[in-house]
Amino acid sequence: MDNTMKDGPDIARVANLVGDPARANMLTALMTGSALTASELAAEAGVSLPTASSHLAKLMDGGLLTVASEGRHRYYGLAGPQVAGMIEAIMGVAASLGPRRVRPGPHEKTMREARVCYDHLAGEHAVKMLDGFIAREFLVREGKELSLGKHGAAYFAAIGIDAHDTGKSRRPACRDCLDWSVRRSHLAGRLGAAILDKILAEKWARREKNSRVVTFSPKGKMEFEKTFLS
Amino acid sequence: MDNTMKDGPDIARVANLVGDPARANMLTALMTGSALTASELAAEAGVSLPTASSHLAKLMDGGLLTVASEGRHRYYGLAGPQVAGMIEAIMGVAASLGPRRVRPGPHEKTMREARVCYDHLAGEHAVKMLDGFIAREFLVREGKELSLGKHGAAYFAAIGIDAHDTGKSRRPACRDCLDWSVRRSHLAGRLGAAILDKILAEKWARREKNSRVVTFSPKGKMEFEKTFLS
DNA sequence: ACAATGCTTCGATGGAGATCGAATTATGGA
DNA sequence: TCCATAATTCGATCTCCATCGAAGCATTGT
Repeated sequence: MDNTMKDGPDIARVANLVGDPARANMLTALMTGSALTASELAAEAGVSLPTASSHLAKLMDGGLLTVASEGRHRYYGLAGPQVAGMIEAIMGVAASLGPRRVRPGPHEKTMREARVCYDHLAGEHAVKMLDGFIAREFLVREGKELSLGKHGAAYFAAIGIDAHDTGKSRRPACRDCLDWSVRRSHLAGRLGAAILDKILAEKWARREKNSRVVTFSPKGKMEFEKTFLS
Repeated sequence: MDNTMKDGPDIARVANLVGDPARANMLTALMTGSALTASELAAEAGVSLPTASSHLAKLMDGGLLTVASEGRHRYYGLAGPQVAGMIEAIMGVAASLGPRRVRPGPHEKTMREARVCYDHLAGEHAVKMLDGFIAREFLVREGKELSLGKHGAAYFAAIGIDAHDTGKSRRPACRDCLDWSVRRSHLAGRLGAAILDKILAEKWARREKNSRVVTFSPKGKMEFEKTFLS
């Protein structure tokens, strides 16, 4: 009755899962290796929570994701290295076909410099910032985790950020987040969010409407560098 | 205005191309490495010619295929090894998730034995047949091509198949076709088509309706073996 | 020149699924 | 116990696109 029977594994099924922009964004975000909650993935993908939940269910059903329930959070992660490898392969093809970007817009450049990644800052500025934090031992790497270094508490207190405000939440205080453009980590987690809050509150920069782009004012950029990079 | 901007290569675009069943079947068929015509791919995918043409245009536009116009045929092939690698990666994931087959139906087994591949026979029987032809020098391999061996003309004439009917057409007389299940070649091309015609005309086997499955009758199977394998 | 074959384009149709708001369930904290 | 937050389920809408028939173009062969 049903004609479309093919030999070979059901490649269309899995490719179709990756083929939706929202799901692709989620998977890309998970390529960092760390698991994310449904809310975070919804923000990453730029869709509402119900929509994200639906997509996550499909990805789970398709076997591309695993989930770990922890409290009232559900941490979704890639099902394994094989899945990650597949996504890298797809990325490779997409990149080599690459400059075929649909949006060659002005965003491309500005996004590289500074953009929002869920609730924290990403892009070149953010990468430099994290590098500086580690160089000055405000933060230290512990394997794939980040934690407060010996000079960290004093520093963050001095600039008005409570780095200890994090103990109760299950959300990690600091996470690193690898973005595709720079190939380097930047600071995520509660601390990263707090820093972005400060940047916006001080009006050193503003978010472009309906975009992830973060634009610094000339003066704001100086303040930012003085505060975080000097 | 448009919000869904993501960093990284446009993975969804290329995955979406592979995500359609018809296109996935085409790509799978092209994994043999040999280029196929639009008609052949339409048959492989189980769709009409216009539909196939539309898909091929999309795959071309997406950069996954190349095309070589040759006479009034257009031979479509994978754009390169990178694309093939990506498809293999997807196959790997799909297979490991594998026995999750949507159709666990009876087809699976019968398809392995004998099925139609465009216009010729595929499956275990077809593979054995080609093996026999080559062992008895009815056909010889020349690199990736097949051509008539020294005992071939007499043999095919004896069973009522004109193996020379092929000179004028540009379509290769014999091609080998690698199928996924058996991982071995079977006979395609004009000669392969003529043989399938004979099998059906003699009523040794019949095609299942709306399927690629070919079912041999008990007597027909004996005749088939006597004619082609003895 | 004319017919035949391979392929593409056009136009119309139908169905699948992505999306969101609202309601529901589950968990944690006061 | 009661509220707040995380996440899923439900229902409805709407857009996209796979599909095919018919017509159009291109190439080959007679």
